[in-house]
Amino acid sequence: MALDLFAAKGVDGTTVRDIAAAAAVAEGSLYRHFESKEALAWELFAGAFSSLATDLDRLQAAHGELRGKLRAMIGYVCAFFDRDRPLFRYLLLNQHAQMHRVTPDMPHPMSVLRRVLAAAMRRGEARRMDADLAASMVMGLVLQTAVDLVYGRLDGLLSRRAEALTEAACRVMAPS
Amino acid sequence: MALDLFAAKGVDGTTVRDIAAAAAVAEGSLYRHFESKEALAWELFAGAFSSLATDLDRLQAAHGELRGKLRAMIGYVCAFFDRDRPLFRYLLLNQHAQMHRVTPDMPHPMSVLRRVLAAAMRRGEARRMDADLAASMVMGLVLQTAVDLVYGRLDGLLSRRAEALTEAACRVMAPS
Amino acid sequence: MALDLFAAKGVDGTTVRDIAAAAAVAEGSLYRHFESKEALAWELFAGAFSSLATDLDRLQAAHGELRGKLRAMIGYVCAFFDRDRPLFRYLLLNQHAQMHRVTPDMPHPMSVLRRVLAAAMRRGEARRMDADLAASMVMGLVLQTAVDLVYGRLDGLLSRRAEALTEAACRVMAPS
Amino acid sequence: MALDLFAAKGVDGTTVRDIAAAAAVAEGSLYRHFESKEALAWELFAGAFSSLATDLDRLQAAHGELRGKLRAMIGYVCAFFDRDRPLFRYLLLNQHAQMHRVTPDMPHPMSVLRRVLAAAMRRGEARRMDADLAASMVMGLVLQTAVDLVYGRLDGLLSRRAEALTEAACRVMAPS
DNA sequence: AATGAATGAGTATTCATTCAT
DNA sequence: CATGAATGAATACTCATTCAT
Repeated sequence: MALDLFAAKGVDGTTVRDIAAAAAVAEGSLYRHFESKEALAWELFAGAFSSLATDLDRLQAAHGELRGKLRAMIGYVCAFFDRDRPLFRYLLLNQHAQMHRVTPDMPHPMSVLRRVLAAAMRRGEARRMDADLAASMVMGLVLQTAVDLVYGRLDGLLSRRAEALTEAACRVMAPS
Repeated sequence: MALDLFAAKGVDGTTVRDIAAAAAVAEGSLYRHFESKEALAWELFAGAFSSLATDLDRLQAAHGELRGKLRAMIGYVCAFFDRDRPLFRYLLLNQHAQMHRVTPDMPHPMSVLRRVLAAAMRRGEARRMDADLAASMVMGLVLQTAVDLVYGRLDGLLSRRAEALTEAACRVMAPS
Repeated sequence: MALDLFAAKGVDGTTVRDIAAAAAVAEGSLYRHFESKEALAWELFAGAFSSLATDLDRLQAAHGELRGKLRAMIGYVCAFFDRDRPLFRYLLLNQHAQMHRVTPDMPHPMSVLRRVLAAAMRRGEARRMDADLAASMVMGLVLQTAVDLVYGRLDGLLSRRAEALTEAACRVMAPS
Repeated sequence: MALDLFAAKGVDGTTVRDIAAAAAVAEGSLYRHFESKEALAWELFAGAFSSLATDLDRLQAAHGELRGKLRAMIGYVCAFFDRDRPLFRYLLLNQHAQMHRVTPDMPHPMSVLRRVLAAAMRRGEARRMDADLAASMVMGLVLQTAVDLVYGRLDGLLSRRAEALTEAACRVMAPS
């Protein structure tokens, strides 16, 4: 509800009146559920953000080799995007506005990915390199593809590209 | 001037008064140069955005093989980021707010990259795949690394990673 | 309950929610007892105000001479202040907001005092002067002392000053 | 302007819209002159409050004996009341709301009066008593009379009572 | 009777834009 | 041309009151 508006027009560009209208409640009623518009924006962001991280962590743990872990995580992200595009779009657009509130103790998708890649390097399954840089690159492959779907430079479902993205990630990380 | 403010606080978060103060002119005087705050924001965005595209196009044309083209373009983007981080940050943060005004006839970094990759595929220098997807992936490698520098998950200069990013892009695009 | 809140933060500064919380009932339940917040404020005011007047009248009637009447009334006011400072404070602060609803037929402390002083003048126990002015002056002696206790310019109990206030009132009213 | 509204309806009861309408300017224009409604209320209060104290101090210094000092100060307060009743009324009604911001270093009418009375006691011109209590009583004589004029329990000008109030103050303070 | 969620009018304040000087 | 005071619509948020349960 509010999320679709936030995703479409940004938090600043969405008025409390808009949100109330979309939710078919009175403006004042929103404040029974959320302390402020900012708090609502953060709650939506932080919830999706950390549950994404948690889900990714569970998935990677269920697979043994790097390719399997990457395939599972990338497939999950693609499915998430296709299932709830406004929510994903909101996470994407609002990382800039909300990231400064993300504390180091919050589950973070980048940390999960970094850990997976660092472990694969130690096991010799991935080429040795800066794990943070590796995580940025692999994340970038996927997220920019999502962004370009949002902007219409690509069509259809992100899931259609899941295997190609996995393959690309594996190539980036391939040893030697 | 205005740009540093936009980069730091967003367009919505920057007041015309702020801009006027930073430029040491009166508020009203700004309107002699720009039709509105939005127009100023767009002008700054569009100028940097298309000159980036133009520069990238010139650079790729100066090199013969895919690796050379990618190295030149990625090196340029890294140097741009390191030279004028507020401007780059502004482009990054505001793509979401401004992209809907980008018309197909404007020079676009993604179009340049797409063309380079498509041509390389035709020449057999790159594996055959959806050129738009390829462009998204290569762009993602670089941009997400820039984003993570902005958020402090990586330190130092982006240029330090230029060669690693080029190598990764080549691996993603390598034939067979 | 509500009174302490009104005394501490003013009627406007006290929310119905505050009152309900202090009374440990639901907000809506208050409206079974009072027509409106304003009505509650008035009821509290008017009740204390007229019972003060009534009490003062009873006390003055129990004494024969002016000094005795004044001592009894002033002592009573002092004890009232010391016993229930929030209530007194509420009367003091809210006279300005509520006085316009005080009708001439309501018992009024000033009327009691005026009557006492006018009678004493007729009996020759008090110097002849405008009885309304006399009442204002005597009332002022006591009330401003209470105000200054509230503001911390004086310490301790008002009752400690009862005799001094009585003496001052008698001097103000002393014949010739 | 704003002051008449504040005096008539209280600060909380006066809207910024009212103030702007009374001043015949736009709502937003007020904020060029005052940081907030509260700041405006305080500025009006503090200005009048401390200039009253300053004026009283100058007046008392110009007279040698207690009666002269009291006559000058009381006469001044009466004239002030008669000249600008809304302002005086505002000081009276808003002492409760603003007094907590009055710092000890601000000129304060009560301090001036207290000092005058204490000095008179030391010179033997006034009976020995708690100077703070004395100040409260003398102040009360005058202020309650003003209050009762505001409420219509007395008519006409306060100045008409200046001599009677001075006489009463002298009697309260008379030695022996 | 009691509850407390829902209401929506009302508030102070901000800020892009205009225009008289 | 430049200025910056004035504008007033727009915004987030509050709170007295109502009413379905």
